Formats: sequence, structure tokens, C-alpha cells
Amino acid sequence: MPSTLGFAILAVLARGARTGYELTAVMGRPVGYFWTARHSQIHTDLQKLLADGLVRFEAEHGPGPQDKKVYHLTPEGMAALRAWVTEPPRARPERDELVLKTYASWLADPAEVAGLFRAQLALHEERIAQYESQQADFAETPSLGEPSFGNYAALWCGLSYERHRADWCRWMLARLDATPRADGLRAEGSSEDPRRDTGH
Amino acid sequence: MPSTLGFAILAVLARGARTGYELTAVMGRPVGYFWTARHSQIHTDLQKLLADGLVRFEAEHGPGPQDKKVYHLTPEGMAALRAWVTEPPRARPERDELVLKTYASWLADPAEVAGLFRAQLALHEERIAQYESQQADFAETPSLGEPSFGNYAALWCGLSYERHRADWCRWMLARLDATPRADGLRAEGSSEDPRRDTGH
DNA sequence: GCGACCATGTAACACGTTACATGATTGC
DNA sequence: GCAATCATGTAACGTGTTACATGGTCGC
Repeated sequence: MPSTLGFAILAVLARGARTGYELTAVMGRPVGYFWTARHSQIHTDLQKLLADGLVRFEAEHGPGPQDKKVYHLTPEGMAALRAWVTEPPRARPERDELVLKTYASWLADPAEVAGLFRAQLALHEERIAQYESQQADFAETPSLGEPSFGNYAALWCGLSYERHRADWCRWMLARLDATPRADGLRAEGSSEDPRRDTGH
Repeated sequence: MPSTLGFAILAVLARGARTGYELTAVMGRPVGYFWTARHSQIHTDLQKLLADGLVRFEAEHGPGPQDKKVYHLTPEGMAALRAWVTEPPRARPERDELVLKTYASWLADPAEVAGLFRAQLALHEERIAQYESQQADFAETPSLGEPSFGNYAALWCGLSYERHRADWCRWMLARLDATPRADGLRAEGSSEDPRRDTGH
């Protein structure tokens, strides 16, 4: 069974044949939002997929010392990918360094912690703006069965995630600015409790 | 410089001396929500922290062939931890298998994809209930400077995260049930667009 | 007597990152 | 001529998981 990266590669190839180089590029931008890999890892994984008969390539002598290899799915590769899609994702442990820092934040100067969260909030707000503009590029929600449905759904998730994070940063800033200093500056209003409008 | 796990260990030890075994236990439940490790990794990392002079231990001959070692922070360890807290977290690439599956979901039977998301939603709802009851155990928001502030803030983040995820699952289910079948069942109303009440 | 819990460690392997290594084509 | 882009690969290292290995105490 391929690794998750193997399936990520299959998922990209399901949308069209690509070279290892091109796969690396999509692992940077569109797919990179939820799964990334460097070219070194992609090339080695591609060789495993090849050995398992899930992909094949046509060699066209491109630039450089080696042939350029355009990979595409085999019927077995497509079948493996389809079967994988609906299997439950295998749970990977959460690892979140910011939350870990927060766990230890009682040890630090609140003003410095606030600086950390202000920087983090700025990052999230930037990404929100970026995702919103990407979302606006979709004339309407793509329907199931088109590849772009996958893009749209992933984007929705990313946007929702960034907003949750931004909310949390604002909540932290409100706590952090509220207590110890009296220098006038404090974060403007944001939701005080996550239980607000989520329903039920 | 210690690894992130090293700092996680320091963060736990800042709240009180612990054996490697006890550290493993907290990496399971409270801290495990945002950083985990197995005992094998904890023991080896503890040896690195020891070599760097960030922790020390008192040996009490406990059960088993070896001595029981109760670790505590050194002043250098505490200083390193305090300095680390307010440094920006080093960015680790997102890796989210469910979103990856979603990206490829246009290939699969919508009914089966819906099954996947229903199972996922159930998981999130369970965690929401669990976190809510944990939140209710706090009489009031702990103030900065107490260790429990870290616990409370991390819990707030986790709760907000689970709600965002559950929302996304509901949105997916609404899409998935809406289109292809006509068997009467469809997901009840949930937010249709993540841009709703987040402000700005 | 048996299983759960306490307690520490090592080794092999999988996954991921960084760095090393090569070289042609295209645009400035 | 130089830099960017296209294109493929290997090696060393760090991090994390699984499995191996040992053995005492306590409650049933």
C-alpha cells in the first residue's frame, strides 16, 4: 500500500499526466495547502508507485542528463485511488507548536506573548484575504464529479480554519491586553467564547 | 537547541518534577491534544536535555531493574523555556489527509464520501461534548500567570477547531446529499458559507 | 498465580528535510 | 555571459513509530 504521499501523487495524476518536476510544483501551491513534499521525496515515491504498477511513464528526452518522464495512472492506480478516497483517514497525532507555547505562556511576559499572537493574527488575516479572493474566482460552487469540486471544498475548509485561528488569536489578545499593563492599547472586540453561533 | 519535543518536556517539568513514565502519561492526555510522543522518544530526548544541562534528576530506586529518575528543570532549562515561548513557532507544512481525500472526492461515489464525512462529524461532535464538559470544570477563566491559563487557552483553541471541522463536515454533507440521489435523506441546515459572522 | 501498573531503556524502520550533484534551454 | 527554469536523481540526517527487552510491586 502506498504512503499518503503516494496517494497524493495519484490524486494529482488523476487530473492529468505530469512529470516529477510538475508534481513538485503542484505540491507547492494548490495541493501544498494540505499536503507537501520536496522533489527528492516525490521522485523516490514515484519509483515505488512504478514498482507497484500504479503509474507508468512515457519518456521524452527533455533537458538535462536524464530523460524527461511523463507519468500517468494505470487502471490499477485509478482503482487504488478510488478505494482509498472513501476509507477513513488514519489518525495522525495533533502537533501544534503555537498551542504548546500557549500551554507554557503563563511563564512569559504577557506583552511579549501578545506580540507573538499579533504576528500570528496578521499571518492568518493575510491568508484569509488570499483565500477569499481565490474563492471569488469560482463563479459558482462546482458540482460533484468535476475535479474543481475538490479544489473548492478544500478551499472552504482552509478558509474556515484560518478564521477559527484568527478568532482564537483575537481572544488571546483580549486576555493578554486586559490584565497587566495600563498603556492604553488593547485589542478591539472579538468573540469572547467559541460556543457562540455554531448551533446545537 | 532542543527539539520541539524537548521544549514540550520542559513545559511539563516547569509545572513540577516528573519521571519519564509520568511525562509519557501527560503526553497522552492533557498535552497530547497538541503534542505527543511515545516513551521511547521521551527517554532519548530526556538524555539530550540532560547533556545540555537543561534538566537534572534525583534517583530514587523505584521498581524495575533501573533506578527511578525524577527530573526537574535547571535554571538554564527554565531560561531556555521562557525564551522559546515568545519566539515565533517554526512553520511546519500542513498535512491533512481528510482534505486530501476531499481533493480527490470527485472520483468517488458521493454516497460513500458522505459516509466518510458522517463518521468524521460524529467524531468531532464527540470531542466537542468532551471539551465542553472540560471547559465547564473551570469555574472561571484562569488569569495569566497561573499554569491553568495555559490549559484553558489550549482547550479554547481545541474547541474552536473541532467546531470549525464539524461545520465543514456539515457543509460537505449538505453538498453531497443535495445532488445525486433522491432517497429523501439529506443533512439538516448548517452554515452554507464560512464568511458569515466572523466580522470585518 | 495473574494481570495491571510502574519504570527504564535499545533497535529497526518509515517518513521528511536539507544538501549534494548534473546539465540543457530560454530570455535578458 | 548569466540567471531562471526545466529536469532527474542520491546521501545524510532528524524526527517519530513500532517492536523488543527487563523486571518489581500491588490488588484480586
